[in-house]
Amino acid sequence: MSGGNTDLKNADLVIPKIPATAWAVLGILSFGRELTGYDIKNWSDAILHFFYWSPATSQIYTELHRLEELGLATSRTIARDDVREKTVYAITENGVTALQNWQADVNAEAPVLKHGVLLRVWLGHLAEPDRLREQILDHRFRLMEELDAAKDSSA
Amino acid sequence: MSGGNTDLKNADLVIPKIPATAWAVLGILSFGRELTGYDIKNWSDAILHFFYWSPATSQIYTELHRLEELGLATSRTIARDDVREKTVYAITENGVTALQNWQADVNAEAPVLKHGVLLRVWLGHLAEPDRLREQILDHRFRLMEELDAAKDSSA
DNA sequence: TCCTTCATGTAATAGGTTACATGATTTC
DNA sequence: GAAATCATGTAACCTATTACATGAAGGA
Repeated sequence: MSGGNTDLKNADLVIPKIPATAWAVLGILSFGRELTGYDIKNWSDAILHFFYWSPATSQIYTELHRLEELGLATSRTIARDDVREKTVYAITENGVTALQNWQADVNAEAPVLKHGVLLRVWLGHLAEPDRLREQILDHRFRLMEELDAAKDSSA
Repeated sequence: MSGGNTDLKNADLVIPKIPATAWAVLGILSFGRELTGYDIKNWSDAILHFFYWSPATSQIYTELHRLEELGLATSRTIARDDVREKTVYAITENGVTALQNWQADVNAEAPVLKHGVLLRVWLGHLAEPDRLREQILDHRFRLMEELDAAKDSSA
């Protein structure tokens, strides 16, 4: 603790303090493709949402602006068709470094689960058993659908 | 759809539009005990947090005020010791009805998981394998601790 | 012709955290 | 004598959602 003068082993100093959502968006960019905000929303819905929820579209644009301001991402405007344009974002070198440092940080926030169905099950003492069973089956059915959709999208 | 004039089968009309957190707090109250805001925070940390995250203390007091304003909960002041007082909350009949209606509602919000560790694993291409393994073991260790604590509290 | 996809954002509002403040009592 | 527990909130701030707005292209 009271060692030398360059005791800066800890990476905290080069990890900008931005919300986890920003890291998630930067993470999507870290796979190397140039993407529009719209693309990122679709990736979030399809993938991220399984382990880290999908932010609203407007939130994604907000995070992209933030990342660009911090120099963690860059944008450029390219043609969409003869008439219109679109803005694609890419991760920068600084972005990769920052993301790596964040990735390596042990102090990961405690996982948070917000499960409306489980919450309802926990309140099962207020429900008729048949109704509760129905709710769970309903949930199961929706999960299966989601699973199929996920399988399709990775095929 | 174009049936009779009292076509109010749907329970939506008697389910006040309050955030899920409010339902969770009311849910804790639905187990029948009179509790202080402080008590509820402890219950949240110990139980709720496994399937529905634990709100900040100040948030819990906010929700209690909201519930009382809507008549879903009542409060009364009782003695804490010779000098001080405390406010305990209880669910009302209206509260039970509302909670039952909410419980029975099929349109449960999609479950949301915010898992910082999984997010980091997903970004594994940025990490050294050993480091990543270490992170997962670390997470596992913390989970075990939590499990033990949970076992103790239910013993 | 109408709906869906692609694409980007603003404005209003709600939901939620952090920091701060206070203070008696009980336990170590 | 110090630290943890019990107990309740306010104020400042940030995070995030919803509603709204716009508009071309392409498929049904």
